[in-house]
Amino acid sequence: MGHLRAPVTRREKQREATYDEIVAVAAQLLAEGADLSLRAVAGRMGMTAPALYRYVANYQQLVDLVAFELDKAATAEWATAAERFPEDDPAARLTVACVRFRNWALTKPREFALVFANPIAEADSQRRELLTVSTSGHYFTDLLWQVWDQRRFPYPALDELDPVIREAVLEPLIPAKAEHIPSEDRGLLWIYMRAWSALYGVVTLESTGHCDPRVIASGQLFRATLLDWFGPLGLSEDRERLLAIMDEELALR
Amino acid sequence: MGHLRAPVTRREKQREATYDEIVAVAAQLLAEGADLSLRAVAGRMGMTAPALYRYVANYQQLVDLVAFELDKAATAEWATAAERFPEDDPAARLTVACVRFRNWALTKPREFALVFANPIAEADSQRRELLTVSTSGHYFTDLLWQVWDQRRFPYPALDELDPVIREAVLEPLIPAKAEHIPSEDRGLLWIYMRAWSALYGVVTLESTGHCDPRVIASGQLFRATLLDWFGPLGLSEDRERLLAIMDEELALR
DNA sequence: CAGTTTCGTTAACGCCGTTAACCGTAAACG
DNA sequence: CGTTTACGGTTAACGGCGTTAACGAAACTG
Repeated sequence: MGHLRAPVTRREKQREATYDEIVAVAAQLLAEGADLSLRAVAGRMGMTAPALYRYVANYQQLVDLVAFELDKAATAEWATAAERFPEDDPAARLTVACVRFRNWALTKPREFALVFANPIAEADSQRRELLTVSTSGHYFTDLLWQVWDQRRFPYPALDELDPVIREAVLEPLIPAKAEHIPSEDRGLLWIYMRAWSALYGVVTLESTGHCDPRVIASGQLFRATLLDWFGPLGLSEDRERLLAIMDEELALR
Repeated sequence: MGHLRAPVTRREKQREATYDEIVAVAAQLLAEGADLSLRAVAGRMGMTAPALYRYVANYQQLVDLVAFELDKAATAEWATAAERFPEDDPAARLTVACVRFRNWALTKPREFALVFANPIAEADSQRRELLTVSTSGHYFTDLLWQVWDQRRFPYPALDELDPVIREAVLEPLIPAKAEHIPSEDRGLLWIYMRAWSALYGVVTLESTGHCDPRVIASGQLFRATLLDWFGPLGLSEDRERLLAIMDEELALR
């Protein structure tokens, strides 16, 4: 990891600490139901708002910074929860992670909206880059890969894919830990995109509340959506076991 | 429709016109890429901001009002587009409407976010009510009903459903034109919820840009998602025909 | 015509993001 | 070591926001 050189001068350490405090304070603000604002963050740090411009170019960048860190923290949370199952049981881990993702989205809708529902303009290449290194994206891709490595479920060959999609899976722009996936297996990423789309869909629907609250409370819509993917991911044999894990995790909230 | 009595006094007509102008100006503002704000709307109407409080209790209510009308207008758009197929071909109409919905979401992401991605707080019963009468929701439910009426695809019986879901389909809170659906057929609404969740999911993913732009441009993710529903909706026989319609509509943007 | 309701105004408050000008001090340098 | 530079903060100010209060004119109502 010793990449380049880390001249940890006194100043740099100080600066790093300030960044951490910014994120911490912002997260705290969000958790309290307050709005995220430069002034509020600065105020709570005992600073004035213009000072924050030494760390962040504008408001949107503050949002992006906080979003990135929230995503990182949340992913770590799901990951450690998933670790109650051994490394050689990625199916169970994936199940846990998905449910934890949903539970997080439901308990922290504001944070979820910040990370996953805040619009990304086309031209805004800066933000696209941040998106590309999204921690949760890498985590889920990797889990899916592990499941495939074990179950060998079918995926489209490259020449079955639409040319544009083929390009997209060979040279992914989107968060995906895909470097270690050989190009002939990149069809897997199409499965990933489709599965992520489904997961993202229900969770967004539920988290934003565009849904009958009773349906959300029951968890049935989410459950059914996940269930649909057991087959394509070669998990049919584990159906009952995974369902039990799912319901157990669902019951936690 | 002559409900109660409509004493169309001069004042009431004036007031109605002002409401219309508010919505029109707001939509115009949004279309120009400007932010929606009370001051901007008022300004463009030649009024001062506090005057708007005679029409709207606060900013959120302006947003809700505009959202409702945008939804209404957009739905009318999809509906007329769908009418190029006859009434006795609801499958084709549904296909067109879905693609048009997506195209709308992609060309007007700001409007889409306003209507479909703006969070609805739990306690906020006022906004729930507005959601309940969502025009697009009614439209899609009705189309799905018509498809079922023709194809009789299978749906879960009431006693197969989770009790909470059973309650939710018998006494729907969510936008659904369901009064005319007999209670023994209400399992249909479960299909509706699941299908809507899938549609909402991809469209939101694409509209907010949390997705590889090339994948969006190709339309393949959306196409595949819709394709998955041909089977469950009893449309397998029409597969090729509907796919042709879909691709035709997709090519329009 | 008198009384009241409706619909608009102006003034003001407290937020917000953002910029400009300024300044002490810690680090870097000859 | 002393000088210079650059960093990390300040205050003041601008324009915009939602929102409230006090007020006035015009329109309806009896």
